[in-house]
Amino acid sequence: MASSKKEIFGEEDIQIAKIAKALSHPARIAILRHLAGMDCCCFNKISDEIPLADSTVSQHLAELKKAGLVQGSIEPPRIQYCMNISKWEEARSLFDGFFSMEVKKYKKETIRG
Amino acid sequence: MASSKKEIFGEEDIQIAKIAKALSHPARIAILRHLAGMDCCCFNKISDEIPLADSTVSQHLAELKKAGLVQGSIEPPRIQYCMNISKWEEARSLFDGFFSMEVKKYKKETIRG
DNA sequence: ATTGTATTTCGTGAAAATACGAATAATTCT
DNA sequence: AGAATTATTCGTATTTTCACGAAATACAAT
Repeated sequence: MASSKKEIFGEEDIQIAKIAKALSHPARIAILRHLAGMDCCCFNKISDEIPLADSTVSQHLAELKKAGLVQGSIEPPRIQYCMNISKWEEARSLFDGFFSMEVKKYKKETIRG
Repeated sequence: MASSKKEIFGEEDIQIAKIAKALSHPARIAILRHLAGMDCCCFNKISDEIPLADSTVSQHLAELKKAGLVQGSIEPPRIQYCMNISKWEEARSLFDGFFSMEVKKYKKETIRG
């Protein structure tokens, strides 16, 4: 085997993968949709929309925060969550770029699964 | 706790999450980029670009096939891989839609991580 | 001060992802 | 036929994800 591996992954690819991971669970997609429509939203309201235990929803929110897509405010009396808009736009831009890369068409016909 | 959970996740959210999962590893992003630029490409060439063991690359390819983004041809003498263009466009369209949802701006200032 | 409400953290368990090398199958070359 | 090449599958180990309920924390209301 002509083993001439490249050393590491590109920084942009790592970023895309990171965002993709944050989006890789339907509950997290649902949370983002909900937050997007709400300006700001307390945990309670989010949790009611998601068919999972509160503690699990909390974990998913933590994932989204880890990826930077969501922020939690300290506005009393409730903790409020909202989208991190700049990060959201950064993510959109990353995926926009990725999905608009030129894809060469194959000519072969015999394709299997 | 006012437990009025919705039953399930939306079909579209499930699809987005599924694609996102396929994209959630930098090796798989790198593989897709490589395939996009190559029209068609044997395993060998892909594997040389990815800093992981052959068997691991094979696994990542299997993930991409599972998500439908990649196909393997049976063109001798080598097995050739290429992007599934229709699926790729479907994915782009899904993400396009998702990322262009309207996001209400929050007014609160006091935000924590 | 006690109760209630809201949210997170902790502990746990089960399942899936990631990675590797060895073994295997299939094909090509000698 | 036998050897080399190509790619996948298998077996295994480690880590991470996902989910839950119970416990902990923090704050508001009584």
